[in-house]
Amino acid sequence: MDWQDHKNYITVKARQPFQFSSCLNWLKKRDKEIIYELVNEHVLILIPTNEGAVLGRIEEGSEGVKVSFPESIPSLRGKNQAAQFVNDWFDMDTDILPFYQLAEKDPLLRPLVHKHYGMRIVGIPDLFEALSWAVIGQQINLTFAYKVKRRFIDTYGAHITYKGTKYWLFPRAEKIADLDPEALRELQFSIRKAEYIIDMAKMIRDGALSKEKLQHLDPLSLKKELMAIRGIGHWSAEYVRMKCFRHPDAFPVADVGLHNALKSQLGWDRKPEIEEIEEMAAHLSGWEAYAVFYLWMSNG
DNA sequence: GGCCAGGCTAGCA
DNA sequence: TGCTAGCATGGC
Repeated sequence: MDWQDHKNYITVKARQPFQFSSCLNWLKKRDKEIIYELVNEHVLILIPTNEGAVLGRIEEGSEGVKVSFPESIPSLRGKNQAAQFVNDWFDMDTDILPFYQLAEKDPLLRPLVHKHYGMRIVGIPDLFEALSWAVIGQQINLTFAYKVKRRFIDTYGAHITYKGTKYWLFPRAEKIADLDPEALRELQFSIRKAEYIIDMAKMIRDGALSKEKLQHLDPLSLKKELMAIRGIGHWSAEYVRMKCFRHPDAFPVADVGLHNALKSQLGWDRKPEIEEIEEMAAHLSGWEAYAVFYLWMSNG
């Protein structure tokens, strides 16, 4: 990570090619999201640090992004954590040139990487949030999923108010661990999903599960560990590998959004089969996550 | 009203 | 290992 302090703001440099505006276009599509707020060409988000949450305002910067702190300026240590958060959120360290070289030879991806040049996989740095969001999103439409997520955050997340707008942190595992599943049912979680999420919260609170512990595992071991968690199947494990652990080879091949994107991009009147998708992706080995992300971006 | 939604578990062969 | 019924809860 490459960042610099400028007193009341910091800059974080990305490995090129990187285009903040392309990442912003991704965020703009998630208009039901409540973790961040988009204003013109910048994004406001509450960033967790060891010294408490700090409001960050992220915008285009030279070879990366500029992060300012409208509400209160953190210490140097806090700034470092904010820089890390942003660096992680936009996957700024990854060298995506190899992916672009492969995509150039792919008739489906070529126009997408040109149109969204410099876009990175916008991630979910927090493990509990990534796991919870995967579970919430399982087998329900995204509109409803965002509704449930909003209720969850409204009810159990912390927030600050700045200029009349509330900025939220995703609920902490410690706060969810002791809940009764019925409490989440009231927010329209299914009873099963409520159990899964509370169980995961318990594992995290008790230290049995943490990002730090899993971070150094190879892809296969990581997937195995994730799938050992009740409620996490193939799709969720790959999703979390992609959005939280930043493995570029993560491949949620069963994803409905991917199927819809392929159907539309191929001009087919049916969705592709899993085997067909795997064949199509064979030449993208190692970069499946980026291919999926750019295809998601093509969904209206 | 019926099909679909960014699937998973448990049970069975 | 591989298949599938049953689940759970709205959106459109």
